[in-house]
Amino acid sequence: MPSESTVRRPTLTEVAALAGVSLKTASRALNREPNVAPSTGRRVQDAADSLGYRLNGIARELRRGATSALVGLVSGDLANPFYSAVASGIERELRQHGLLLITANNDEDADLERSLVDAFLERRVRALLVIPSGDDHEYLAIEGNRGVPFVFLDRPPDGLAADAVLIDNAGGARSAGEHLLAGGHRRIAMVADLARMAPQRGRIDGFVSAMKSSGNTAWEPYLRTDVHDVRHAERTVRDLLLLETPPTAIFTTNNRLTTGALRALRDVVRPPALVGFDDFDLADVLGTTVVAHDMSAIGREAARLAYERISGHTGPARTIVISTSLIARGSGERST
Amino acid sequence: MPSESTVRRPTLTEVAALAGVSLKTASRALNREPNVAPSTGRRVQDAADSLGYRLNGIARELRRGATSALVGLVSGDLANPFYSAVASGIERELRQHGLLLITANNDEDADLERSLVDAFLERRVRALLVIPSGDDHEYLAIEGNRGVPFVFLDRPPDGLAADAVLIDNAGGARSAGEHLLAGGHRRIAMVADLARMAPQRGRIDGFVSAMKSSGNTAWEPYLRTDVHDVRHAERTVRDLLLLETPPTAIFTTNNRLTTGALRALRDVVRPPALVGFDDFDLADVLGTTVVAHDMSAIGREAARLAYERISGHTGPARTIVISTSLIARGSGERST
DNA sequence: CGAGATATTGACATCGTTGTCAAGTACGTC
DNA sequence: GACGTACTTGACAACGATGTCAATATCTCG
Repeated sequence: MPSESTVRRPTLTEVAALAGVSLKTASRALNREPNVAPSTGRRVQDAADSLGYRLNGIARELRRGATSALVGLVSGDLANPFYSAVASGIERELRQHGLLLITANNDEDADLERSLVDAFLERRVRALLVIPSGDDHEYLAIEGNRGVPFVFLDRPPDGLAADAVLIDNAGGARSAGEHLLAGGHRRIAMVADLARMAPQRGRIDGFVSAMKSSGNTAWEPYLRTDVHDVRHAERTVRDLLLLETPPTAIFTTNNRLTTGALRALRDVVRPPALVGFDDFDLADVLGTTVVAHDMSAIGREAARLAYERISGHTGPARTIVISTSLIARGSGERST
Repeated sequence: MPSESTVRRPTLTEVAALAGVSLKTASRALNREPNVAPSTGRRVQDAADSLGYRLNGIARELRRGATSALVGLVSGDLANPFYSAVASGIERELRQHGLLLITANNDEDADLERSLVDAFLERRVRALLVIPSGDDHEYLAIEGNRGVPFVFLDRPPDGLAADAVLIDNAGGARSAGEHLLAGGHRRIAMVADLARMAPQRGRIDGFVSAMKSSGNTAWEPYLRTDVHDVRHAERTVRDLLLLETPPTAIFTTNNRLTTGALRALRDVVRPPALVGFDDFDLADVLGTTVVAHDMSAIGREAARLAYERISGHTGPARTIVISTSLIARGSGERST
């Protein structure tokens, strides 16, 4: 067996030559265009098969209008189930329209994000979906007018008008607050992520508004923000429990923080009540009460919006808000 | 503000015209090639900025050799944490080399997988990483010789020689079996996924060999294979517990099945011991003993192998085996 | 049998960029 | 002042496909 390791790919010209027809006829035959004599078609097909010909999508795209069948997604690390659930929803929807998904991880770094967006735009993606890390998206405004649809996920665009799919953060957090209040809790801790990020601000606001409406102020000493990872959350919750008068309930504002809290509470004899924002695998087994929302729907809806723009839809920017629902599983119903 | 919604992107020719230089000079200037007069460079840059010019990567790729900066990954649904952890590892590694990742979900369907591979190859990906669903990969053999490196993840290639990154399935399963035997268990159930899939076969074989070596045969009535989803696993485990002489321990052979088992065991008063293959989030909180392995390392190593091939490495197909380690967290140490 | 319609084929330009090669300009040196 | 060298620039072809248009070949019908 000859070991021709790296063989150049045959071009259509070579296929045509082998079949004894012109380049254009070979093109027509392989694209199954009408008006190709059956015998010619067969000859071309055979030639292509025997050479192992495969169409060069790059050349085709250039000729057809310099725009690819790719849609880009810039998000955080796919190892985070939130991002991967969203990505999964996007991919599923795109596939129905013959589009492929390119993903890139911004590592929560605004500069990296920008350069990834650049890379995607150079690759002429048909649309760009972003779960932005940076705050300022104004640099995208020029692009938005250049025919590349943008869709923002989870975080609203700032500095430009663009489609967005958001979660009802304030509503979800309010329901968590109200749920705990209804359970008789007053000293309710809130452990939140970076307050500069819009979703977190929404959740903080929603929770605070629930407290305000009820006239409760006992929660105030227990607000912890800018808790950014699992370890930090675990430490924060431990510290809360060590206070002279510890909180009787805790609200964590995303899946990572909930994980940290669960670790901290693992061996606590009389753990405080816990409600977490974002549902997660095995929350049912753990009996963790959460504010759930449909993550794959976020991706699906975003992909749908993008596809509509790709298909020519024009019109003002739209915002879809995904609703939340509180799922009581026990941890949020522990009494004071 | 004029609302020119879909404006054609300016080309390099237009930039050159505006700057009053030739096409080639504009190209040189924007690519920061040497020997461009500083004043010319500035003029071109200004022209590009004012037009909002962005290089057309498709045209560049065509000219430079008709191969993209993309690497394709065909896997199962990213909503499964195993796949997303692997994808995350791949993406991280690729980024270091300026490569982007395109992902596609084969939905565990061999035909779909094949057409996705086709789509990727047409797009001239530089390498193709596959967590294959189908059994027969012979159709890829031709491609492998055509300069597109393939790397198989989690499942070995069948019908062609290609790089692969595998998990030590047999070893991991054997250690699970031995661990349970050492704990005094004899009636050990194994709940396995589709036996036709190589990783599952490896895990079954490893477990069985551990049993054989110990001379134990009491496990035999408790083998359950072809359990393919969470619900099915939950049902299977419930059924096992209802047997006249139920097993005293259970070994589940992947993360989904472990989830199902945990659901089934949730309210059981004296649950059997449980060891699961694949580590998972919150296994520590749940106290679940698992056979762990580094999922992101699987992706990282696969991307590394692919990158070496892209960079010109030739030579026989390599196989990397990722080792496993049993992490005792309580569930596997419950006594008989 | 000839005119007109239709089916089949091919030559050539083109998409937007970069590589090649050659021409023009400026500069320092003897 | 002539000349070699280095720098700067541009004309043109090329990547591999498809669209346009025109040229044949074949068929239909009176």
